[in-house]
Amino acid sequence: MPHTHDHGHCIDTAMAAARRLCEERGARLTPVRRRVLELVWANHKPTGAYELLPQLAQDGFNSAPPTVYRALDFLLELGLIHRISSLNAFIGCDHPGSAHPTGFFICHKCGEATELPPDELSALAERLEALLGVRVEGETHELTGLCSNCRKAA
Amino acid sequence: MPHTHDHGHCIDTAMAAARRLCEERGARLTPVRRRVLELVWANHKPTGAYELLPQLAQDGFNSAPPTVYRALDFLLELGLIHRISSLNAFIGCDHPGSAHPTGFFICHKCGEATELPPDELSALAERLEALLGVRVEGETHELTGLCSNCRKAA
DNA sequence: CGTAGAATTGCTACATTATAACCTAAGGTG
DNA sequence: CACCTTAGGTTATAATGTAGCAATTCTACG
Repeated sequence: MPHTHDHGHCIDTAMAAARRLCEERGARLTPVRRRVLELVWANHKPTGAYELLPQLAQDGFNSAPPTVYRALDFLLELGLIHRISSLNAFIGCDHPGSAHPTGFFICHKCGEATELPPDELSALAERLEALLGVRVEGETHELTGLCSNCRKAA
Repeated sequence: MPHTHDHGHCIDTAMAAARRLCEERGARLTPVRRRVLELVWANHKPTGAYELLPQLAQDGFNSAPPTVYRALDFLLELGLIHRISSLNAFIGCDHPGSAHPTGFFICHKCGEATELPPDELSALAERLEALLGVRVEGETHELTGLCSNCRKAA
């Protein structure tokens, strides 16, 4: 997806969604939280918590780990970002607000992550509930491989 | 699954599979590696690397982190165990040897993890390849919720 | 055999990721 | 304003994972 879209639009949409969600829930989108969200949205690649520290410092924010993790926890809680555990990294959510199962495809060539279609994940979860007799309450799906752009390039 | 099966059998099967695989590939199932595999298989719950250290020490093995991680890496490589990244933990593989996509369901009540049916995961991967135009090369699926035993108990 | 090369382990130090605990400041509400 | 709740600052430390190099063990091959 590199350079194939107007990324400013992605950021704007994300920030607007964040403002709306916070308003709805009576939560405060403080400067640190807003900035962290912007930084996570700076591109479509998963971002590590410690990568954010120097960037926050540059903006004059406090930049000790707890500050970043608190902001990230807040954003996770509201569903504005997701955590990619296999990378210890975070990425913006494409459609925050609506509860949905999440998963990502991460290209090992360009590093970009794409959110997986929730429908497919729900379908899987339902099948598994039926097959295994379990109740699914949370799910993480992290696929890797070559994205369509990188496939074309190769 | 607690107390509902002869777990000794699970361990025996796993160890036999390990011996067979190592023989096939000309790899060495050394004492540390064997012991680490046994410990991971001690139950059906994901085990952290650092939990293994004291247990290895008790058996007279070296117990510095690199020792454990090297053994774990070896076992991962051979597909004898899997890593659960959302828990930073490891768990024995149900059917090592055959290449298969893997995923787990982890019960948040009893802590036990069950391997997901590979067929379902393959089906998802194929659909996603078609939908997104990507090539899937690796996948991690980590679901949480209530397992069937714990559901009955509740 | 015996010795060269590869694989394995021991060991120390360190890197990376994440959290605890406690205090201060800011905002919201009566 | 006075209170309370939430957010942020700060220090220290926990938890997880690796680098790098020396010493040993194994294996293959002459």
